[in-house]
Order: sequence, then structure tokens, then C-alpha cells
Amino acid sequence: MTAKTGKNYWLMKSEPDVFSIEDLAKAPKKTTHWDGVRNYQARNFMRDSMKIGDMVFFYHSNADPSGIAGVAEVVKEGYPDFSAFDPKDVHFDEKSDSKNPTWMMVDIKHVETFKNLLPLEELRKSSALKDMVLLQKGSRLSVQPVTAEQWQAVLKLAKSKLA
DNA sequence: GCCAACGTTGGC
DNA sequence: GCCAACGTTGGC
Repeated sequence: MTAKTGKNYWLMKSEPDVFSIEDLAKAPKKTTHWDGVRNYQARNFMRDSMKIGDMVFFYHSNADPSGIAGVAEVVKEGYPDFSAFDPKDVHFDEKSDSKNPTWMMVDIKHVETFKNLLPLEELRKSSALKDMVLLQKGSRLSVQPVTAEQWQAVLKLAKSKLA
């Protein structure tokens, strides 16, 4: 899906009750490792396609309201998700072998928090965004690609809300 | 809290 | 390899 040169764009979901964009902004070096993803498609994106410098929309799911909260960037490429090896971790996976890890993650760094969160409802109104993976019926992929056109359209929407 | 849609598991 | 049962996601 992303076998081209240049920057790629992504969207990553997090429940703000668990980890919000404010948490990311306050984290040491404004950076966190994106652990806990236990879905193969999302894993593949992090393992194979996300590159340093790629840009990420930080999406708040299960929130009031849900929507895009801001922007982050990839600062470390795919490496083993060590939370899978820790029996005390909620994301522990007994089937993941540390010598041949099943689950991978990346590190992302805070870039910007939108002044106003861009709610899902607004995104749905935009014809430029109708093909976004996020907006497809039944879509629940937690790490997903965003096209350059969609990226620009979202930024434009975010800016228009500043007034 | 409800529930539709999805991904995974496991019996056969 | 099918598919029912189950667990999870995530909007509302």
C-alpha cells in the first residue's frame, strides 16, 4: 500500500481516558511507544510501512465527542512491542515469543494539538474525506493509512475551526 | 449501557 | 476449510 518514496500519512486511534493527546504532549520528549496493538493489519502497517518523518493524526475514540485531536510524527520505526512479553501487562500475549515477536510498535512524537477537536460528525460532512478508512462503515482499524489529499483536507478543516 | 460489525478461535 | 461462538471495538 505504501511502496513509494516520500512521506506517508496515518491515523492512530486512542481512547483519551487511557491515553490522550494531552498525555502525549506531556510525555518525556513528547514521545511514546504505541504499544498494545493486537490486530494484524494494524501491526503490518507499523512493522512494514511507517517510516521516520511520516505524519499521524491522533484520533480520540470512545470519547465525547470522538474525533481528530491533533498531529504527531513517527520518530522510531517498527520494533517489538515488549508489553506482549509481560504477564502483568493488560496487553500480555502468551503466544508472542520474544525471540520471534508477534507484535510490533512504533514511537510517535507530539507535533500539534488542534485548538478545537475535529469531531467525527464534521469529518463525515466533508466530501473530500468520504473515502477515509476511518469513515467506512464498520471500520475499526486502529492504525490506518490516510492519503495526502485527505491529510490536506483534514488540516484545512481544522484551520477553518480556529475562527 | 446497548449493540452492530468485526476479528479470532476452535470443533468438526 | 467451514462456520458458530465468542470477545472486542467504538459510535451512539
